Amino acid sequence: MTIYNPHNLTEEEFLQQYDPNAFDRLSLSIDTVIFSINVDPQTINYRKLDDQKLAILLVKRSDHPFLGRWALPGGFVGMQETLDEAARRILQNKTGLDDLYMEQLYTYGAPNRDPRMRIISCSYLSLIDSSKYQLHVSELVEDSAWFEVELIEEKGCLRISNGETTFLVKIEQKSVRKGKQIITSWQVAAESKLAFDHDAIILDGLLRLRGKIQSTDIVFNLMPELFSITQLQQIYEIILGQKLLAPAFRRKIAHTIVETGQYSQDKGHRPSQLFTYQQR
Amino acid sequence: MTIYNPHNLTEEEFLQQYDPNAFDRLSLSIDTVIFSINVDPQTINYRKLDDQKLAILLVKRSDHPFLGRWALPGGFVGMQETLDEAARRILQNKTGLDDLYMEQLYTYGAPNRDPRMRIISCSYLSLIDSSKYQLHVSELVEDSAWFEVELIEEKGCLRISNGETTFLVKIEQKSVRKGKQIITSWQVAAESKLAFDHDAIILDGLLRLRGKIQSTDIVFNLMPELFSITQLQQIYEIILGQKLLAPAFRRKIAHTIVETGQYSQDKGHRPSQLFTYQQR
DNA sequence: TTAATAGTGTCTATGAGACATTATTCT
DNA sequence: AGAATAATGTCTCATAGACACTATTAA
Repeated sequence: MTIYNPHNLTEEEFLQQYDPNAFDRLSLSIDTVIFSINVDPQTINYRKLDDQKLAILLVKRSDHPFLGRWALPGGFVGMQETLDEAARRILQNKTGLDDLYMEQLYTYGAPNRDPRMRIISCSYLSLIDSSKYQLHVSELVEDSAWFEVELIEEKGCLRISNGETTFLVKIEQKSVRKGKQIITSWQVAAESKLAFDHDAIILDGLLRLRGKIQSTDIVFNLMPELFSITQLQQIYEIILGQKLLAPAFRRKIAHTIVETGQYSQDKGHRPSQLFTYQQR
Repeated sequence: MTIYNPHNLTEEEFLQQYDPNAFDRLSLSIDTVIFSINVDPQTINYRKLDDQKLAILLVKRSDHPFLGRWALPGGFVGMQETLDEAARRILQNKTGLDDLYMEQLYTYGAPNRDPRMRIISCSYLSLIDSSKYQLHVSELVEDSAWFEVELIEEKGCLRISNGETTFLVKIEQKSVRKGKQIITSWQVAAESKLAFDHDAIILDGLLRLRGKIQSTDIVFNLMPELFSITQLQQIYEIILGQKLLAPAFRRKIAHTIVETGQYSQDKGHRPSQLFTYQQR
């Protein structure tokens, strides 16, 4: 059965005369917030536990706009790719790894977020096991580096630092009316020295991560194969931005991990048993 | 200080020679899942409680592609609008209301999801108080209608019906490896008679709503000013797809509502006290 | 022994699940 | 009285918070 539209065209005829340029067109990029856990080699002390930090991968822009500024790894979506495929390709390029945890985060589309033209950014959140990336990232020519990220609520500040360069992104709790409710959330309050609106994307990524580690198992994508419970607890504490009580923490995660019988070594204190993740 | 890129151009020079058509371009549309609560006027019985249903607003397509099929209300994003502004404009057009609850849902970008060209759909979730829309929607010329939505897990089916037309969207629980985890979620399993991939968007919207009513107050955007606790409980039950126990439910929501002293009337049973939402 | 961390025990308070009971209205 | 729903009481069980305590290693 052939269907005609109000201009008496069949679908085939319609598609033939359709002019893709009749409507405004724009570009679509993917930007990826890649989280990992870093240990500063300078602070390693065999008497103490490693000082773990949440880290993100940034790349230095080598062309206009924002030349020389740090940005999230990203790229344009190819015409034959799905969004997930584009995100996976970009991750593979930057980290050399292929089966990372990855989820779509949010889509940013302010008209002037890019000075070249209207570019929409579909952002992705990715998590990478700290024991794996070192091999790959350093091989890449591109100027990329891991930056520690910390949300300091008291100071209204998102601190992003790699030792050499530090960004202090001013943030504030904004209340927005949404229908009958007033919803309060952290927002970037002032322009920072990062490229584009990437400071806002990083903040949203961190908040998504914070929300999801409470209700899912995604932390284990940040962990090496073997880890101690205290190590895991510290990562929760970094991401949540608050201290947790050990017994309660143990009870909560007990069902997601299994004993290995192996123990940590070469530390100036009681060794801890190493566990591994096991999905329920 | 002027910065030069590898081709020795300043940012101003770079932007002047930048050809927006050098990269693939595409279009961006917004599609909105507008939820509300419907009561079928035919089943009203003064001895019984209203039979409430979760409903979404669909519009019948008046042109190719998918001419004559039902689709989510949507439209293209204007060049000077943010995504939120475009979503708000579309909502205002379809419902006549301006301050609805609205949040970005997910962005869909499969290369062939639209036969015209590459069109990315950024979807929004919106909630509308059932006592308000009736005034407006019927005034609109466009062929739009409220469809009941129900996720029937046992049958692996998403039922979307307005009495005349019923869509039975086949769904299945798919397990996907994401990094170290296997994540299982409902996915559309077979093509349905809805336009584009809108069946998948509706499913994702319903699942988002299901997740969010457990941890936030968004249900109240679906409620009229005054409601009984049982009425509220039934809406939770519809959205969650399971029965709840009344005493536990009361305890859970007690802190979000306040007594009004008013009571329901003209019913063939004990009247219920009417409550109203109060944000903590 | 001491520093540092690992790991356990247990009391209490809170909240969820389950079921039973009482209350109120209209026909 | 009987149908229908509203609203409360209460027992149990599971979990979360808080704190104290014991264990183990290397220097």
